[in-house]
Amino acid sequence: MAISVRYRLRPPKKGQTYSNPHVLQCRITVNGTQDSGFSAVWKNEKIMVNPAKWKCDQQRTSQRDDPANELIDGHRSAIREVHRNQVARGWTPTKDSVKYEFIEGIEPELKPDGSFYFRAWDSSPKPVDRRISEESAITEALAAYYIQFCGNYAKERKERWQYVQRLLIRYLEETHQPDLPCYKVNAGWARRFHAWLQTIDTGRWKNRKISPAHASTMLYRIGSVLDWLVEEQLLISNPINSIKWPAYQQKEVIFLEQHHIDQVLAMQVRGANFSAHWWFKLMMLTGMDYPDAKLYAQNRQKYESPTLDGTGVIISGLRLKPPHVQYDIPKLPQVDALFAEVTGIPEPNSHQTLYSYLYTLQDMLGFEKRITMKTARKTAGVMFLYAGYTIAEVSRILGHKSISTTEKYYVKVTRRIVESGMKRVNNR
DNA sequence: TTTCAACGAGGGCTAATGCT
DNA sequence: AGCATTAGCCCTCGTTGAAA
Repeated sequence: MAISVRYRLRPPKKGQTYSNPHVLQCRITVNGTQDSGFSAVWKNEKIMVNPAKWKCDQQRTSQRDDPANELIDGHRSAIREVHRNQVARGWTPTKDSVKYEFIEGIEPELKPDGSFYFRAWDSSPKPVDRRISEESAITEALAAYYIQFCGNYAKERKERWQYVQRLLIRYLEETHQPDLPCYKVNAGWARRFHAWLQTIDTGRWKNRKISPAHASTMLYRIGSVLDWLVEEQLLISNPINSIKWPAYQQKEVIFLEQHHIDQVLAMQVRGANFSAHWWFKLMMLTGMDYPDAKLYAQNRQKYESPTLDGTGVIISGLRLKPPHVQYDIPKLPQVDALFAEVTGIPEPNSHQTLYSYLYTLQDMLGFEKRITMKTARKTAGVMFLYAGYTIAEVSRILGHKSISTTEKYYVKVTRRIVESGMKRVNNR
């Protein structure tokens, strides 16, 4: 038989590891031509396997009674049947013809020269908003786009799109180019819009212009709209999707040193700032984002569980921010002390109150850099490293999906971290 | 079969203004 | 003065396809 059906774990992206369970990819080779692979979907479900148990040479998982093995067999025989049927029709199947008929469930059309036509792939009829065409104004297309794609999303997201729309309308008015049709948008126009955005007064902030990077995000949105029009076959190509727009500069990682931490914990703050100080301390000791910290404090039993040997407590949960990665935080004794000093929990601040307090905290510490909510989280990351946890462990504590994120944004490897590593190794 | 990097976008965070 | 609102900034992860 001139077809081979192989499976593999879908390769993880850079900086990521194999998740568990992990998606299986199917790869078919017909007459020596290999397909790049497609998700193995059987009975409307992706076939998932435990990557540690996946045996590539046997093409199955080593776990007994793993339902995935059965699904793989069904999937494979279905593909083989498609191939058999095509041969029976007198065709010479290709990797694409088999893949097409298997995935789409309809036969490809045989052209006189023996090649195939894949109607569902080549000219898929898609529902198009009839009000939009290449003649439509770019502002209308933008509106149609976010109405179609942001309808079910948060209000905030829609507002961001409307903000771009407002600025776009204003640009067209100020430069006297009413109703710019979509097909007239080109790279030069986009660059001029990008430059204009950086010069305007948005009316709200006196001393602040739109940064080049922020202007870029608006152009990316317009690019998304044009991509959509291309997808709907209203435009031939997107003239601005190859432009490289300036990006944000990465900020320096700022964190509090141990003596600052000690100072913060020892500080007696009374009055209106007590609550803000308390929440900052909680974030600094756990490394949680403010929304996560609030949830944890409000329902501690739900998040805490004892370690296996019963000597410690782990705080576990899912981060509120997508993709909701799990975190496991060793509960420090200082956290208990924190809850002991209050009855119940202090009223969570409006974030505005918390931020203005951080200026006060900065002054009290004599810290030369700006202290922000992120400083608390970064401090926690570095503190756990100093305490002897490895980067992999800190990554889990902070709820990062991959270690490279921790390295990139939170952790500067200093001599002190190496010293704490020496201590850990020597104690073995 | 494994490994690699650029890029786009979601949404929390920050820092202003506005309102009472 | 203090809380509410919101434009703008930043962190972070998923998508993507091909080379090693």
